[in-house]
Amino acid sequence: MNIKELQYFQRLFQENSFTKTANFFHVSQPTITAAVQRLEKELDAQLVIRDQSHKDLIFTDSGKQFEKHVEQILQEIETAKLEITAIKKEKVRLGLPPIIGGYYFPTLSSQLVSQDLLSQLDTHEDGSKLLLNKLITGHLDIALLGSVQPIENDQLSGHMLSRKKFKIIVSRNHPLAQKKAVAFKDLQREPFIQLNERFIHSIAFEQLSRQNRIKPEIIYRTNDIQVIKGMVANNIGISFLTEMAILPQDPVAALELSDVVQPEFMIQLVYRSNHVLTAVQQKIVNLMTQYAF
Amino acid sequence: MNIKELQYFQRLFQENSFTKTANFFHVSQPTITAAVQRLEKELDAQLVIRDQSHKDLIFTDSGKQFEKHVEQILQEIETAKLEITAIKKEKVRLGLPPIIGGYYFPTLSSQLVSQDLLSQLDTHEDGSKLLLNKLITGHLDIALLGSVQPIENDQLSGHMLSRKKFKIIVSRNHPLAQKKAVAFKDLQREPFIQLNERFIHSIAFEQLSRQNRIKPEIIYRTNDIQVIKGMVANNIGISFLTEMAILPQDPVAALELSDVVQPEFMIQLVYRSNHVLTAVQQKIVNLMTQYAF
DNA sequence: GCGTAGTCATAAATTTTATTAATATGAGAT
DNA sequence: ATCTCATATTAATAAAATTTATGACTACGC
Repeated sequence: MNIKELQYFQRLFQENSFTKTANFFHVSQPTITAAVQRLEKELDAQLVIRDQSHKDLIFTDSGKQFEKHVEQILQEIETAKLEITAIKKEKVRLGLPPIIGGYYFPTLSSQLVSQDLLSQLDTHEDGSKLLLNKLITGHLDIALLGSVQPIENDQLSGHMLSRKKFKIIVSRNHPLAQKKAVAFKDLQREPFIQLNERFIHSIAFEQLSRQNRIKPEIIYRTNDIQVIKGMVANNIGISFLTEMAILPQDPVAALELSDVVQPEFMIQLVYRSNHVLTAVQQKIVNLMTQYAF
Repeated sequence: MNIKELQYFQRLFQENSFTKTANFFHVSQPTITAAVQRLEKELDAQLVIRDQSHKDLIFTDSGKQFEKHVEQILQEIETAKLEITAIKKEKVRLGLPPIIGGYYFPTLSSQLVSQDLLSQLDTHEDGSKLLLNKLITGHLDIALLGSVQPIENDQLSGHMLSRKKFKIIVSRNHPLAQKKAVAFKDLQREPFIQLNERFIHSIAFEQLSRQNRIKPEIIYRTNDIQVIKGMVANNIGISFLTEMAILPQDPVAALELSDVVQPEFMIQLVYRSNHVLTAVQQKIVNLMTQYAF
């Protein structure tokens, strides 16, 4: 069994035609016939039913099942190649969602510089979902991910770096600005300016709404935190942000949530569980777990 | 790239010797050398550092990383072959833990017989952990699993078939035998006879103990439910069992737990998410989800 | 119905790839 | 220095994949 045969088979499954598959790979049609026959012989099972009144190829149960495995195998090879390319370049591909890239990661970077590690990093900003996908497919070595729950995935290993609270920000002129804390259910009538759905803030907000059985109105959504802070400062509405993203110099007041049960913003360092950390990667992981805050 | 090369490489990784690897596969030593060189060429990366004062082979970072992928790939092929063998035999390999095999499954079997499906089943009794492993490695097609939490695994798909309560059984002479329900925390001083650690009962028991901050004494553990019922009937202690395993004719009294939050015994039908259900398997899945109770 | 086009299988020839036997190289041990 | 052990190299050979040419079958248009 060789990889080329598997590629032929996969393509045959997609194309449903020996001839088209052969053209795709710029080989002759009997090449495909022979490759599939070899697979059938090795697996001792018929994979495709040819002819069958000649309209269409039909894949047997074995063939359908085998194709799933082939997909996995080819994916695994793809991942391997990507990882090896990255190792050769001696670059560590680190994924970051924008909030972590903007607020958490900079605090780590002086440490990274002092150990001369920052220059080896190739950072990729993206949404959490896409980052997870890139990790699994070998497009990233490590990612810092924000989430509301610890990441549970058999294919991934994670270290919890930090747990941050979510806070409410209001204009300094807002009646709530004098308070230190507020219960989420008391925000029922407040107009919210929110980060959009790609941020886990919306999951945490959803969770708080559900458990308090209220549905505060969201009057505006954006993916730009500066815009949110500006609108809140001008008292157009209030917002819900992880404390990490709220800086002392921001022209807004931040209140804690007094809810006993409340979601947390978790920052985790994640990599494929069968990823082998290189020496540099290990240094980065050590530094991050050590200097986590 | 072909599978044989990957096998050679994997073995080389384990043996740390070209010569031994060659002997293992009954091929000449240059065969291994050439195969590894082909891999290195295709991946455009050095995988092994040879010689190096001749003591030992050293695998590069790329080599170590690649080996992990090779393991996955060979595992996937193994799984594929096992699945295809099962498809050819037209047998559906169903895994069951003993409790489900003894108490839940029999209630389904008349349905299975009426659709002439029972004869196509190959049932395998085993512990839940092992069953999961067998599913993933392709040794089983479908499993009925008992658990305290819904199974969350990217590689598996599941259908919830049934949720059962856990109950307390006591001797008919026991003071509690007159009651209908009891709070777990009131069982602090009772001696328990328990199923052993391989059963999820121990997880549920642990959970109840933790949330009630008590630690009832377990005076005996066994994996035989009949033994437990016998000992309870003779008032040697009380026990904690899923209601599913308690039959009307059992010479014991069963009490509900009055705890508001309490674990449930969940029965789920599980299969690999990239498993292709054959027509027969689909019938079985339909029947089970339909006649679940 | 008959010819034509499209699809896949088969067979023999050819090319490519994997394996072997023989030998070289290099390092540590004696 | 020479022997031993482990891997690399080379040329010859065996094995496997691919191609070209062709055949068998079917669907479709006329």
